[in-house]
Amino acid sequence: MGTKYIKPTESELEILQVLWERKIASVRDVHEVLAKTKEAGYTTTLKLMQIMFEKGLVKRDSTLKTHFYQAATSREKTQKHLLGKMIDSLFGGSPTQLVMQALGDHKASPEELEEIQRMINNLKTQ
Amino acid sequence: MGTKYIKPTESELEILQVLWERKIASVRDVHEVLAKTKEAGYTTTLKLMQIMFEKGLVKRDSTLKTHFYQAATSREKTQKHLLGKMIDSLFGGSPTQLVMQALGDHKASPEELEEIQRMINNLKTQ
DNA sequence: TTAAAAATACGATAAATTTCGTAATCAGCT
DNA sequence: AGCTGATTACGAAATTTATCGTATTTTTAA
Repeated sequence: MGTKYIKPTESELEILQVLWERKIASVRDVHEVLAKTKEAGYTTTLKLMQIMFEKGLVKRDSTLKTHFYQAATSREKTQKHLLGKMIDSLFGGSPTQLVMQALGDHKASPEELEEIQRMINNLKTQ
Repeated sequence: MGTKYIKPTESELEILQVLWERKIASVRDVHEVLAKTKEAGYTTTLKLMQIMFEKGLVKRDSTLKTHFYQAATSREKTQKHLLGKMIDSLFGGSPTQLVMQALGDHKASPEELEEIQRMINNLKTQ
């Protein structure tokens, strides 16, 4: 029985983003990054990270006074889960629909398009 | 100033799915579809749809005793918004990353892959 | 050693979302 | 007209998420 997946809330996702980027960070580290784009008190970030710890979304080292946190799951795993949910709930279960929509709305550079093509060719010969 | 986009909650999204499918539906219609996969009372669905009406997420015809509802925005527009949000919050702003992830995790048929390739070729020659 | 600064813990509140019970309203029968 | 069943309206509770104030602990440095 695989451990039940816990869906992060939006605020939790913001924090995870920082942790994925930094690998490891204190509450203050995270808070300073968030404060650049968001209005929120330090203790709010602290509390959120404590709750994330209780939920098992992050791990932490509390041997020192300042605790250091890191994400408990990889960015890729989270992407996969949330993408799957979105495909189900918004694209009628069709990943192709999602891909087409993404390519249509959000412009990708020719290089990126090449990259995607290579990937598709790869998938086709398997 | 374009009308402000209202982000549907998860429950609201479930209801919108039904409305997009059926074009138009009563509360009971929607509820019967939801009841197949979800445990919830009739008045819960009713209340949600009433709130959605207040928010402007759905339109309704209340000339008859039984009101008939329809989605106020298209599936495509909603997909675009939520996809954009997900790209920002989870894929570092890169739609290509999202596409690659989607293609990697969720298998698409050869026909679908062809379709995506055609779309890419199309994009490249523009 | 003690005061100031910085960090955590914790409880409480606020806000948003979801759920449901009950009352009022309306249509269709008998 | 009066009863029955279905529907809407509405308020309130329950749940989840986000926010913050205050107390406590710990480190640092004067």
